[in-house]
Amino acid sequence: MPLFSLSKAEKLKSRKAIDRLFQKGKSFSCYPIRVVYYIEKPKPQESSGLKMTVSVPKKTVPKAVNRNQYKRQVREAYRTNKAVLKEAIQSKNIELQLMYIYLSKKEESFQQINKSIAKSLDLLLSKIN
RNA sequence: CGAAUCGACUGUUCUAUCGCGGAGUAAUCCGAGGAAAGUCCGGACAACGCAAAGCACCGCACCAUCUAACUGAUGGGCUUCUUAGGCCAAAAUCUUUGAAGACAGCUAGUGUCACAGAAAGCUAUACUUCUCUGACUUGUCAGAGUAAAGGUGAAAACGUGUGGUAAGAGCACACGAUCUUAUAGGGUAACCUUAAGAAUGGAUAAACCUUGCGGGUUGAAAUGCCAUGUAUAUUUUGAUCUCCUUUUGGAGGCAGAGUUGCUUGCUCUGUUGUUUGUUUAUUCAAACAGUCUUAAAGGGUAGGCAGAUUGAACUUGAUGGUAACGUCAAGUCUAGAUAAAUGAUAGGACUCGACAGAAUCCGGCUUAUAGGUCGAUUUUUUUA
RNA sequence: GGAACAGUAGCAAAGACGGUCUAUGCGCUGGACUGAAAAUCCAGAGAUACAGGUUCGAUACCUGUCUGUUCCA
Repeated sequence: MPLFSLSKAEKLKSRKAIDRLFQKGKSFSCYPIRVVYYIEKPKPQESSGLKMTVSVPKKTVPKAVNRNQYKRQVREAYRTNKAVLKEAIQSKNIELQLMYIYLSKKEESFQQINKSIAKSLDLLLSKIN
């Protein structure tokens, strides 16, 4: 699998898994992003190890165009930075499930989003270890 | 030339790298809008066995055409307002410019019309007037006539003028309005022209309602199939009857369900056994189980495929029609996701980019919209 | 995606189903009481979501926007 891709297999899709994520998962925030994560172990068969999804609340961002825009930017930033976690997950044989929630009510620059995503991934790495 | 308003059309773009959804073995190709929005109308499509009748309910409402259909569009008619002109004492009628109209029926019935006013609706009423008659205290009273003038109100019992009269009044006449009737003429029709007549009988139907026409209900969270999984379990309401017959069948009744909110009709499901007591008798009764069914409280799944994108489709040309739109020919395949696909970085171009993101699909309407192009109207200044 | 309903002072919440503008409570402003304040009493201001239409007259009737709530596997 290429290093900088983000295909369907790496997205969290099941409704049950998302329900479990919110019930059992832990969370922290680094503005303008809030991260909810859950460590599933041992890793299920045919899993890539990392699963993520993005959410932008309809209450804070009322227009669909803007919601799509923010989701794409978060996804893009995650795609470019996620290589940090790859090794740790494969060595420990776990599946990490992530939910990113966009908190800000107005538009943030891509540099800002990129920075906070990188920071959150560093934090996650330290928590796994 | 500038400005304003209205209408129609359009709705940034190029290169490289990394990445996303779909098709394909692969190379590669395709990948949001004019409104994708609001869900306001109309269809297609699907399910409810058929979609039956009546009532209720809802919608529409000048006419014709277009259309799959429409609360849509096009053309026409009428009414109202408006521009200019003509006539004139003035209004209306007439010609003309532009705009608007939920534009069937208050001359079918019922209701309502606050305050003010004499009176707010049927052939009314008389506050201040006006006129006549009578009385006398000579400017008041009584009786009668009248509704023109005043006053009230959003609205006052056809409008304006003339005659008439004691004073007045459609009482009469002229012009006009409204309605009814006649069909004489024109028009597919709405309607227009014409003739005759009159109990001139406000406003309101976006008040109830009446008339005509239309509508079965529910919407892709519809619906069909496959897979996984649980509880063929628990409590509870009711039915389990009669006749015919060779039968596992038929007819009726009963219980329940469905069909549209109700009724009728129609359709479907169940109506089967065992045991005990009793009796001349599978005669009667009871209990239990089974089947169908009502309700309660629970348990499980929430994955995949179809529906789903080739269509009342789009482009170009020809052609019929005033137009909406139709017909013919040739060519094209143009998102199809399912926690849901279009982004980031770097570098350019220009007028420096508005409103805004498909979710079954079409035809409209409504609302949002920077800039640009074209057309129409109004108007300022300058020149001739 | 589809459907139903609502919007009245700063907040809550009535009546009025077309008649000239509306009760009440909490809150706000001013005054009285007090040495000062609280409580109490008196007085006052302030509203029919927005835009258009029907009507003599609309909070109510009709149409279109905006906002909010609820329901449907």
